[in-house]
Amino acid sequence: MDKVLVILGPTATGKSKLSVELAKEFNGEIISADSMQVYRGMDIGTAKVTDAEMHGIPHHMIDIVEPSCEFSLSDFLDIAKKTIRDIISRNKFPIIVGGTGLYISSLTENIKLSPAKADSEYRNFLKYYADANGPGELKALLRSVDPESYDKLNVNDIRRVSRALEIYRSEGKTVEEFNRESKQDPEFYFFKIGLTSLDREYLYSRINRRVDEMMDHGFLQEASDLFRGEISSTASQAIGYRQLYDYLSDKITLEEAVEQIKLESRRYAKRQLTWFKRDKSIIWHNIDTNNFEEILNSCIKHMVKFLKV
RNA sequence: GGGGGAAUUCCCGAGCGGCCAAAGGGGGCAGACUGUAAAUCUGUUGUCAGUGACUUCGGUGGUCCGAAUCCACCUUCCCCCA
Repeated sequence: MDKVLVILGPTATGKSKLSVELAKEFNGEIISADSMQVYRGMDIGTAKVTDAEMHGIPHHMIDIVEPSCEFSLSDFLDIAKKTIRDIISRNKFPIIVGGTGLYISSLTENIKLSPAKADSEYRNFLKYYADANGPGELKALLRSVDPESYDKLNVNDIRRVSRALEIYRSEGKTVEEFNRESKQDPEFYFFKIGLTSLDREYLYSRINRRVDEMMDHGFLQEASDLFRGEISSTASQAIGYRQLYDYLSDKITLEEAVEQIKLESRRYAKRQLTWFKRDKSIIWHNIDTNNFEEILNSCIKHMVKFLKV
C-alpha cells in the first residue's frame, strides 16, 4: 500500500516549517489540509507559507478557489486523493499538512461520504421550521426515519439534525448507515505526526504573538481587499477577517478586533486539540519541551522506520 | 471643602433579610463532531467530602433566630456642587 505522511496539530505549532524540511529529506511534496488556505487572497490571515518558506517544495491545495466559492469536505477529499495519486505516480512522497481535523480524519479513515449534496433550499426550510416550532420539533422529524441519529444528536444541534434529515431525504439511508459502509478498503497507509504543546499557556502566547505579526504584515489591508469582492459562506467563517470586517464597519475598535482574533484563535486551537486527541495513532512531538532540530531528527527517525515497514 | 453613588465568586454583571455557593453572560477546562468544520453543538466552573460539611459577596465591628442584602466606622473608586 502506498505510504503517506500526515503532519497535524493545532495552529501556530510550526507544522509548515517541519513539513518543508521533511519534504526535502524524503523527496516529498506537500498537500495542505486546511479549510481556509484553499482560498486565494487569504494569505496573511490564514498563515500561508510564503514562496520563500516553501524552499522550492511543491505545495498543493493552496490557492485553489476564489473566496466567492463554497468549499467543503467532499471537495477536499476528492482533490486530496487525486493529488496523492498524482504525487505517487511521479515517484514523489506525499505529505499532508494541516489543522483541519475533520478533513484529515475523513481522509485518513477513508470515509465515504453520503452522495447527498448540500441542499440549501431544504436547509433553509428546516431552519425556518426550527425557528417556527422550536428545535425539539425539528429533531422529532428524525425520530421515525433515523432513530439512531435521533438518540445521538443534541436537540440544539440544528445543523447536524438538518444534515441527517437531508441525507435521509436524498438517499433513503441514514448517516450511520453510511458510516458503517465507510472506512473500508483503505487506499493508502497513513503515518501521523502531531505537533503540540504540553504547556497551554505557551501555545496561547505563540498564537497571540502570531496575530500581532499578522497585523504588522498587513492583515488589515488584506481583509479590506477581501471584503471588496464576493465572499462565500465558507470563506467568511475564517477567523480574523470577520473581526477586521467589524472594525472596518465601525462596530468595534481595531484594538478590540485584534483581541478577539487572538481569543478566537486560541479557542480554535483548543478545539483542534480536542479533535486530534481521540486519534491514538498519532505520534506527538512537544514544541515546548523540544527544539526544532530535536523534533526534526525524531521525525526523520520515525519516517525511516515507517518507510521500511 | 460640601453632597450623592458604588464595591459580588477569574472578568462583566444580577441579587437588596431566609427559597444564595449566589441569576445571566464572557473566559477557562472538558467533550462531541462525517458535504458550513478557522464552523456548529454539549457539559462543567468556591473547597472538601457519595444525600452533607466548610470558606466566600472591599475591611472591621454591630442588629437579628438568620445578613451579599440592615446599621456604624474605615478603605478604595466614580459623579455632582464649590
